[in-house]
Formats: sequence, C-alpha cells, structure tokens
Amino acid sequence: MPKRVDHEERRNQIAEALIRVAGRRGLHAVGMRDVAAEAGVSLRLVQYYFETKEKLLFYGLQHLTDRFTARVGARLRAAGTDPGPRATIEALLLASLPTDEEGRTFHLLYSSYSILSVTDEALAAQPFIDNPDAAENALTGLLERAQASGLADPGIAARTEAISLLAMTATMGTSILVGQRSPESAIAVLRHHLDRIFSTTETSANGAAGRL
Amino acid sequence: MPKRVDHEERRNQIAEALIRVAGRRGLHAVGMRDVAAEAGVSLRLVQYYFETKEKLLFYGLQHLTDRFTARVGARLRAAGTDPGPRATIEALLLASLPTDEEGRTFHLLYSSYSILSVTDEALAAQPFIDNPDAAENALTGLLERAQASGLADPGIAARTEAISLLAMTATMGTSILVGQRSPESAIAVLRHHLDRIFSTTETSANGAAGRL
DNA sequence: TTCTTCGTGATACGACCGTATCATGATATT
DNA sequence: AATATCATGATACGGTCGTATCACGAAGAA
Repeated sequence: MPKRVDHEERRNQIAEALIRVAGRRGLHAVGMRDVAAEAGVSLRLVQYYFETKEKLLFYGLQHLTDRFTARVGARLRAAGTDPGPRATIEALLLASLPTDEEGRTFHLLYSSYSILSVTDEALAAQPFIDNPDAAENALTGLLERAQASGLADPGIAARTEAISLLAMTATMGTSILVGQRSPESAIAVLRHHLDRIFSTTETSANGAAGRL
Repeated sequence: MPKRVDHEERRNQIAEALIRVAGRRGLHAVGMRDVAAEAGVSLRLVQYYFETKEKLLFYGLQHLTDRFTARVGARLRAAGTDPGPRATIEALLLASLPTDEEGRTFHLLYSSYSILSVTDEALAAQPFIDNPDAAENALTGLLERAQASGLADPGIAARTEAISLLAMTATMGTSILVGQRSPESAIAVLRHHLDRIFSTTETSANGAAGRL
C-alpha cells in the first residue's frame, strides 16, 4: 500500500488541534477550517480522516477524556508510591481543577460537551456518560477503605461525600474558569471538607488531624 | 405618536421566545429567525427591537436572571411566612434544581451563558457575574443567623458551607439535566449536608462532634 | 389635509459553514 | 514498469446566518 501514514496518529493530531482551538475560542465557534488550519493541514484532510464534523467532535470528546485520564494518572503517580487515601483523593480532585492551561481546557471543553449533550441526543449517547460514575465509584471506594483502616471518620456516608466532593470540585472549577473564584479558595474549600472527613473523633484537637 | 406599543413589553415577549426556543434546542442553535418564529413575529421586528443578535442575547440573559429571581422569591413565599433558616435555605437550593420544566430551562441556559462567557469577553462583562456572589452572601448570612440563634452547629464555617452547598447544587443540577442523576438523589445529598449543618452538638450520637 | 415619524413587513446581500467533487502526487504490489 | 490504491490538494455548491435595504401602513402634529 502507498504512503502508509498511521491513521490513528493523524486523527489524534487533528483531535489535538480541535482541542487547542476549541479551548481558545470555544467549542461552539470551531469549524472544520479552523481545525485544519490549527493542525497545519488542508480542509480536505480533516474531511478525509473524519468524514463529518459530528464524527470529528465525537472523536475529540474521546480524545479529551483519554488525555484527562492520563493527566489524573500522572498526578497520582506524582503523589508518590502508595500515598495515603487522603493524598490520593486530593490529587484526584485537584487534577480536575482548572489551575493550569491544560486543566482549563479540559474543564471548559468537558463542560461544553456536557451542555451540548443536553440538547443533542446523538452526543448524549456518547461514551463520556459513564465516566462520572467511574469517578464516583472510585472515590467512594477510597473513602470506604480509609474508613476501614481508621483514617477517616467512620460516621460519614462514603458515597454521599464522594458525590459531594466531585460536585463541589466541578462547580468551583467553572467558577475559576469565569474568574469568579481563585484556585486557592477553591482548594481551601475542598481541604476543609477533607479535614472534616479525615478526622478521627478523638484526635480532633483543632482541625487538621489525619493530614496527607 | 403613532401605534404606541410598549417597547419594553415587546422586548420581553421576544426574550421569552428566545428562552423557550433556546431551552428546547440549545442556546448555540438559536438564530434570529427561530426567535422571530417562536414569538410569532417577523424577523424584521426582532431586528427592530434588538438591533443585533448580541444585544438580543444580552437582554435574554438579563431577562433570564430576572425570571429566576422571581422564581426563587415565589418559592420562598410558598415556604410560608417566616420559615426557619433551614427551610429557607432548602427552598433556595431546591429552587435552583432543574426539577421542573422551568428549572430545567433556567439551569441549561444559565450554564450555557456561563460557558459562553469564558471565551466571549463581551459576555463576560455582562451583569450576571455578581449574581453568584449575592447568593453566596445571602446563604452565608442565613447560616450565621442560624448559628447565632442556636439552630445550626456553631462549629461550622458559614461561608465555606454556603459555597459548598451552592457548588453542590449547581453540579448536581447539571447531572440531573444530562440524566445522570435523579432529582431525588440530588435532594438527598443536599439534605444530608443540611442535617450535618443544622445539628446541635450534643445530639450527635455518632461521630460529628465539636468540629473545627 | 398634509406631513413626519414610528412600526411592520418582504426581500436581498455578503459571508461563512459543512460537504461534495474533481484532480493529482506518491507508493507498494504485480 | 505498470497499476491500483491511498493520501492530499484546490475548488465548487447549496444552505443558512446575521444584517441591510426598500417599501408601506398608521397615527399624532401642522
């Protein structure tokens, strides 16, 4: 066969371009031509690898979640080998906060896709529906294990707290995005709740007992 | 003067049409012609009252926040005259949840505008920036007063909890919107935290004692 | 009445968008 | 070397969008 270019890699390059330009100008504002220009290829090429814009957007969403998963994994590894449950949870939540350019793009685009999926049923049927459930389950498991090993308050409702932490992180991420809240204050709120959750009853002299 | 039509009312009618069609098909998908058709008027009329689409969108945002404020007010009044702080807070939070068609539209469009404002600086300069702060301040005040009157745990950090409650409500609202969570479970999570906050110290049979 | 101004309508314009078509290099197989 | 097939490019097409233009009816002011 001819030229043999790795199609999947090409698609990834184009998807990266989509993510870059969408992160800059907003997902609603990107066109095929913008993506092509950002990727440094011709419009035809974008059409060649993704026949339709819808498919490009779907692939972009997939690529986005993949990259986000990789980001979280990297943050977890950076937290050291076998960190405590609290440090793990903190790394998890903080990785979701738009405190750097990459996080900003992730949060903006993920939010955009979510809102879009409300009125676009084709998008609503796409993969990223199960992702939040996975995060919720993972976090719940971490909390339960922390409780079992006596690090976290046994009185708390693990799943409810997991849902709450993720929900707070998401909204405060948006607040950071629109410039309404500083990353520091968002982190402070999260730590406040982690302090509450990771507090064995008797050791609570002041506040922060079982720190990471 | 000629025909004498109340311009402001006309604008409101058109803004209502914008909100309806945007709530149905998504804010990104509405055009001037859609709004005109939904309002039962000609395209020219929409142009006449709002010279540009940008102005129409800005006015629509203003109208949206006005109507949302009215909704919250109505819910508060429906909660009875001088309800307790907890009932007030609950009414406030539940009014923000997309549990009915109106709430669904509010949440969807408010989220859409927020996301849009991240990449649209003209929109970012618009009014609705201060609204979240107002809600946060109001909620903080309610919590502090509840603490002062011995109804709420004096150990909690009022503002931090206010921020948390609003943040959780917002994200769970979106979760409801995309069909990922039921309104009941969202309400259960909120009530869980209200139970924690509105718990006088000695009644805590299990864990949450004199927290920081 | 005549005029001026406001309100409303029908329609046209230029730009851009997603998609399709046609053409042409490049290469691995025969 | 010939050829079939993959990869890439230039360009055209139909539709829709926001906006502008032209036209006309209606009503207080002169």
